[in-house]
Amino acid sequence: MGPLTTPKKGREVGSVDPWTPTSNLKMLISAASPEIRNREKELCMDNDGRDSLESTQEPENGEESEKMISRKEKSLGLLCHKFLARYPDYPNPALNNDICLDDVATELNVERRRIYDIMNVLESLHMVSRSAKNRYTWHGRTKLAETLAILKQVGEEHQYSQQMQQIRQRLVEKEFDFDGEEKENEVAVVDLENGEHGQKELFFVELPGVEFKAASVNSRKDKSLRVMSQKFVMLFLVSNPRVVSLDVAAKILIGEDQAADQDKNKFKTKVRRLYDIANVLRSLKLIEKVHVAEERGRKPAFEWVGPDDFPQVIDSENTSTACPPKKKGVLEPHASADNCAKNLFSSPGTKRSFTRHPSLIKLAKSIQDDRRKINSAPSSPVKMNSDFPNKMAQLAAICKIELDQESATGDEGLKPAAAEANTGYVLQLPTPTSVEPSHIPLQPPTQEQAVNTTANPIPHAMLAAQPSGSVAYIPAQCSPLIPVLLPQQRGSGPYAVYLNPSSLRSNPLARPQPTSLAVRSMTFEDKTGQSPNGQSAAKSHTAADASPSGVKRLRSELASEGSPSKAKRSDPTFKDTSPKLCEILQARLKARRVGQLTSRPSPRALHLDPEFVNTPGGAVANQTLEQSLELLLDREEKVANSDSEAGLTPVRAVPLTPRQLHAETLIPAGYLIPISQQSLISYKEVQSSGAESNKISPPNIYQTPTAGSRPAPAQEITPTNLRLQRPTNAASPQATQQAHRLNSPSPAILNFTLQNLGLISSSSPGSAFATPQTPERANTLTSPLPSPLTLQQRAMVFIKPLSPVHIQQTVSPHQVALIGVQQPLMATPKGSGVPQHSFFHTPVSLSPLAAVVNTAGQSSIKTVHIPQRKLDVTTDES
DNA sequence: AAATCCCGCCAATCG
DNA sequence: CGATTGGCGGGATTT
Repeated sequence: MGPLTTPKKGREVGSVDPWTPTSNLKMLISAASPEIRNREKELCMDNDGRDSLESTQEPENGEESEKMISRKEKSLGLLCHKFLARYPDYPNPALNNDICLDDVATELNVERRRIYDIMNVLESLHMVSRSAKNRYTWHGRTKLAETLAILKQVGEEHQYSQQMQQIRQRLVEKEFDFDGEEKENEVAVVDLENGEHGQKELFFVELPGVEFKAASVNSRKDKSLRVMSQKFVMLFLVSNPRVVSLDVAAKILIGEDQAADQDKNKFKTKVRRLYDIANVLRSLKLIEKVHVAEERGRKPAFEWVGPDDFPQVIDSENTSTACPPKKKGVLEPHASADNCAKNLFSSPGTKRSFTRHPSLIKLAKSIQDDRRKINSAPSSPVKMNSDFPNKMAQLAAICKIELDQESATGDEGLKPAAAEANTGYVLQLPTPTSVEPSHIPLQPPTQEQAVNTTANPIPHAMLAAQPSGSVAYIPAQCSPLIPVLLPQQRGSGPYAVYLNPSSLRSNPLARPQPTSLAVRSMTFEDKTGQSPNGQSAAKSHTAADASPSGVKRLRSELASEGSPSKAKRSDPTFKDTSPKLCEILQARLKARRVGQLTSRPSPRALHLDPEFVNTPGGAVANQTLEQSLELLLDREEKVANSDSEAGLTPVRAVPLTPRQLHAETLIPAGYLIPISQQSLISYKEVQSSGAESNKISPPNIYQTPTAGSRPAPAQEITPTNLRLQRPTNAASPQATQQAHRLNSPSPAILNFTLQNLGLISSSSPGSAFATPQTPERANTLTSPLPSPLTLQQRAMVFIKPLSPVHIQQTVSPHQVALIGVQQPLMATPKGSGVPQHSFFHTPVSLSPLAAVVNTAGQSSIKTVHIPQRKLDVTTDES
């Protein structure tokens, strides 16, 4: 009765009359041990589940009809899951994707308050937008990639990685009971830095399209949850091992008020919110709960498992961090990340009015349009028609669905691939002319670009062309004409072929004559395979621990950690050196930049705004330079972070960073190589991921993208989604494997691939190439029956036939490395011959090739070369 | 005991 | 002014 006491609900279990077929089950389950219960529950949800709770049953009848509502049944996460199940990931924009809070609340049978929680974080990701009172519009993941890209950028501008680093540092010191002195210093530093950039406070980041909520209102309400959520996400996007520990996040989120020990209360509150956010993010399969090891045991943390690589939003201007209230007045249509972000930061005390100028609203709209166009016409000077965006979007959506499913299932392994997939930049329609794969299409197109290219040929064609293909289709001669996505659920799941149109072509209409094609790998899984999430995850987990790979990793980590003292010191050192290093790098960078720019056929290839292209090159160069510089700095930090982070070793050897290496591995053109990839699958928590991660496939109907064009593909795709993992699977992993094997397109190829990878990895100097994948493969090779966590998912290696010339020109370490690898490819794994120098001295690769590899130069730069940087630092140090 | 995080009071804001 | 939103933190549940 206590006013403070949470009212208990009748937890009479048995009394309930089953309103749902599942309810019985539930009851039973709940009776079981909590653990089992959970798992069961999830499974249940996964499969037939979906109807169980959310089916709107249970009007309300008996209030005491409650069952053993183990607290978890009411968790925000579950609720969110249910919520998400109601809407398609990629809604048809044409339809009216309206969400009525009341309805939802009712249907889900929850208090409204809870819905708000969900909506808030979804809104922060632009998955929904408030359209009016009580009303939201569902966007699904349509804009997710874009949003993430922006958030990432903003996060970088905020030097969150730095901040995190410092906080960690502080924490560590604290633990060591170091004198407060140092702490003070640290704090001071922080202050300083903050000061420099102006005490920045983050505000809700908006997308041009998805913005201001209800017409007028744009209250300054942008408060915590939303913003906090964005910040939280940013943290992930900027930290190297994409792991963020709860407390660190909380501290950062608490605000720049690095006031000495924050009030415990504030901290507590923040953490509470964080959990809330984390729950929905988890439902979205963007993060996973993990733990980071620490002297004193483990700390709760979360790992980002969502898309990881985005086309960089080219920031035309305001590269600067502290952006004072921008003069939106001039705001050109070309929205940069900054521009897109509504209120990024503001000075501490200065509360600028958050209220958007009415005029701005219009602007925003136009911005959106323009932005689309721009994005869509990366490589062509000619603007696309406004109607393209839609089609493109839809197309993209389709692909996304595909990819997403693939990747969503838990792979996430193939960095680039997945990333691209997630971002939906997948289809690449090559030119229907040449069939000769021999030259290189540079630069993987971005979604829009792709679409663009495709635009003419038109979706239909593509889709139609898509045979539900089998590997057979993909053969070397795979002409550029062949569509990109080959969904094939039979046997082995879809393959995706990435055909790059040459981005060099000066004119969109001018069919590039792709002399070669690039095959982008996509992940796929065989039907038989269960959801990688559940089992594979589990398996991988264990494997990680036990397998040699795990050991190896551990060792390396230890090594890197070296002596604690050293580690400690590294930080200061870093600070000192960093500047110089930066200079050097900068110079180098500059040089490259210039070269690159000049040599580059078209700046547009970099997704530069047409307008900018027109502007004096110098300006552009500078801009970019600046950015890159920042990036450099960032990287520096990151590196440092990761280094020192050794202390916080993620329990499950987490760093999957260098995925791109593999992905980008150059291989003789024409091969489609399926590779095992589940090792890459993020180490999901056995419990958490399992069912819930497998989205309950929403009605296909929704997914049917391109209006009327062709539902078939979508459906075909769907199956992937449906693979339900029955508990039984667990029992017979082997069977699964075998099945898999049988299904696999070509064991030979597979082996081949594995070998290659193995080679690559082995040849690499630990840090750089120590990818999680490697070990796996090694295993596979070794024994016919790989560890339980074998391949349920395979991915294809990116095949990027590159003309020798290019390769040579390319001096990027990356390339070099690859090349090196390539040589020994068939030979011995010993490949120690890899030119390490290059590794050490080319922190940031601007080689065209490198740029090519990723959708956006910038991003590529960021992601791809981190490892080298690491080395670099060390080297220079010595 | 610590980690999670549900619940719902109640203050801003909205309409 | 009533309805919406959504901070916030007590304290129940889980781990």
